[in-house]
Amino acid sequence: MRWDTLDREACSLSRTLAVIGDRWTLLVLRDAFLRVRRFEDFQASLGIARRVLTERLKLLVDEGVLKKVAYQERPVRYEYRLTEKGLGLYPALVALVHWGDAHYAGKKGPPLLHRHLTCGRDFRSVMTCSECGEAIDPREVKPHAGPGAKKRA
Amino acid sequence: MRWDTLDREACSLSRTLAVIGDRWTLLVLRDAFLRVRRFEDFQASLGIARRVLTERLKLLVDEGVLKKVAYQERPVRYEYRLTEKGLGLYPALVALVHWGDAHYAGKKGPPLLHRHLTCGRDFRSVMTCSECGEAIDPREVKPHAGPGAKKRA
DNA sequence: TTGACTAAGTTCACTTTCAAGACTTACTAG
DNA sequence: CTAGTAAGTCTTGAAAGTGAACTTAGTCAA
Repeated sequence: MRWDTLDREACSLSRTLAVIGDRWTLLVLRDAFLRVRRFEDFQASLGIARRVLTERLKLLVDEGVLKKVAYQERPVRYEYRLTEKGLGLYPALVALVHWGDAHYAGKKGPPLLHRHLTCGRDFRSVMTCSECGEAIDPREVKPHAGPGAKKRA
Repeated sequence: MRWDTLDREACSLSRTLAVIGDRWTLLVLRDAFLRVRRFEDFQASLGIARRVLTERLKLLVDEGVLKKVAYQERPVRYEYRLTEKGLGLYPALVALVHWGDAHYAGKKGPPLLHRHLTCGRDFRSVMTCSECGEAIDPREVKPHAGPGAKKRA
């Protein structure tokens, strides 16, 4: 399999990675969630080649994860904002952050905490079942083919 | 920033990506969660260069995400199994899958469904707050510096 | 008018990583 | 001995990232 054919796989993870799996993209999204909006600020935060950042931002805009929003008119200037589709990546992103917290924060502890404004507390993400509300244990999950599965030849 | 300095960032996402952010790694983990275990089977499923697969598996083993378990002795042969640490990536992985389902499954629907054995139903992942149990809306989360944050210069 | 500045890219030469495939190693069985 | 199995290792060329400079399209002040 080639990386550039991921979008054609009958696999949702592959299709997701076709959009957000390139080097640096998840860190671009991290910044977007932290309210970084402008090209120069993404570039300053990440310190990556401008060409790479341009490409990453373009794909995210093309796929509707980010949108370009004019923040001034003369001259016209744009910033990049998360769309609803982009916001939908939050659970995945915060799960990755919290996994890093759990295993790599060391003695100092997590560099960043997430306060749930609804209850006022710093939280850990817990993945629960949409149907019964229980926390999900991966050993209690059985994958099975769905309607979009590839037909057997 | 160079990709090979991610592990030194005071950022949990960067630290996570230093381990699982390389091209193909998340698909290796997908397969591990789907009970693929042997080198040849990973290779057949992914169709990637054996050298790349070797490197990815090695880093995952070195970092304790996968472990090598002998499945026979003569000759000794190993398979790769998820550790507890590796299982901890399930929420992130399934969130990415479900994001792909939501946006790229098209008319056919998701290729793979996840049955929660505890309640017997196919589920969507819902991220909830460890403290109050409510579903998390990213707009209701405020990030703030934690104990491991980088000191200001 | 010119020059300086700002923001967002685009281009280039070089380095690193992936892709494709062949080859190697260490066995076992016939 | 040969053939087969499993898990790598090695090689060459293509693709992607790195680091930095340059370009474009404005605006504003002197």
